[in-house]
Amino acid sequence: MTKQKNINLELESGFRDYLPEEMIIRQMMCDKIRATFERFGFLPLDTPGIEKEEVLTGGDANFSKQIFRAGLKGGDENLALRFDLTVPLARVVSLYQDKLPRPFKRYQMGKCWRGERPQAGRFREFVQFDADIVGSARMSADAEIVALMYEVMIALGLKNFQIKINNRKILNGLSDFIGYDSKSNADVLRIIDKLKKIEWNGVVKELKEVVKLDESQIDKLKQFLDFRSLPFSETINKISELMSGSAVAMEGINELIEMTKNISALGVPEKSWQIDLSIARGFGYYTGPVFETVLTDLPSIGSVLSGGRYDDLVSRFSAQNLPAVGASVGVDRLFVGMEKLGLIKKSKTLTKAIVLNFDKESEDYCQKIVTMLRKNNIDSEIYLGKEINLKGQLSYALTQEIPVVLIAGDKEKQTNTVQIKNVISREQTEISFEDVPKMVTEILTKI
RNA sequence: GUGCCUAUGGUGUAGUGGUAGCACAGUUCCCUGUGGAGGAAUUAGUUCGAGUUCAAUUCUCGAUAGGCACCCCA
Repeated sequence: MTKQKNINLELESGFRDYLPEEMIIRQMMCDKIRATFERFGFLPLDTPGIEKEEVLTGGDANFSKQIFRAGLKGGDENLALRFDLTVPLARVVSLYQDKLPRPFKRYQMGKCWRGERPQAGRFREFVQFDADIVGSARMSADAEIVALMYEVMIALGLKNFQIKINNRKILNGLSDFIGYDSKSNADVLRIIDKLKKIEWNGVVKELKEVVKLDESQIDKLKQFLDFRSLPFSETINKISELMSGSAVAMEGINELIEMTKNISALGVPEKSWQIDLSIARGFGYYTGPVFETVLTDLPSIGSVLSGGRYDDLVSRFSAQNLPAVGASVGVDRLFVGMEKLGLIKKSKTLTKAIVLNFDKESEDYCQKIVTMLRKNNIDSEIYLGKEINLKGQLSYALTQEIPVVLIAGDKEKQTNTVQIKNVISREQTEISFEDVPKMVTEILTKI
């Protein structure tokens, strides 16, 4: 038989397969995230992976460089793969204004695609898990998102994390405070946002090179950023004083005060969040509060759960301007982080019990056993491989780490019994056919 | 878009200017009842192209692909 060698089975760069061992954990994570989102009253939504390119870019040619085009040859050439779930949400709320509640709280999980060069922790296809509130300008909505972020982290079993909060309006006030052209704002924010990565010296260098700030301007910025590690009320006092000349900054400060009051009432402990004046977020659409979550034991991987307020996005599609705030879980990054921290216990299987069968005559008896287990909601399988002796079948069960092994051959069939084996304690007992679900459950509760 | 690194069976790797080795996976056979299997046989590989050389998987150059970092990240 000749083998087909002309087809390359390697995946394209930036794409990956998730094998069962990994998928079991990922799915458990997603279940927990979804349950938390629903507990906060968010509703599920799904949208196509492919959208019209002009919907995704909003007509701005700058955005199209990272977009995966998906059009058919000779037609529909304007189609492209979505790069996030927020833009499709903006489309949906604009399109179904009469059908959706206001405010609309929705969650959505889905794959997104970006045509960038992949590198560590960055893929060209990745999963986003978003929760957003559209149609509420109240700071309590922002606080709700932060509380949600906190509860998601808790639900995932994480304790050592910190939610960092800032407000874009404060940063937008920097041009007034420091005295540079507000057109440079995007550059300045982007550079400040890199503070953790390139340190203060790197920030100074880039500010001089890119924005052409002089020493005194940089000193002023340093004055501002030095407040970022102070306790909350002190930070607020200091920057209120410092930025009192900027109306927009003061607005941001007031939002921050109101929002954080709400956060406490929503039960987010003070040790879990802090103001960080260097947080800007890359996304240009943020307009107010911005949030990032870092794992305190692994700050190097960056934010695993982040978001913010984007009050102008929906106006791209609709005459009415709907304020919105939301957050997005970086499932892939979170998974990598938890794995590095040893918080993930991989399991090879979901099967709780396996029925071995090495005897043609008693196969039907084995099938009845597995059927009974399944009817009792116990995830179970019957051995379907080629090994005919018990030793071989047992080693399959052990390799797969299935906790309960049931052995039933001719002897057992005659006497209507089953050998039940607790793989972990290595105990084996003979029980009657009817007791199988009960005894399996009993072993499972012990481990 | 820029720079650096890498390329050996399906997977992971070793090694060499002259015959490419190992592990896992696969296939076939053996093993009737208890611990992460065992025994026997077997399939399968130097990314592509050019150059240097008697001889290149090995050295050089190019292409391609992948990884990493930068840029960027709506």
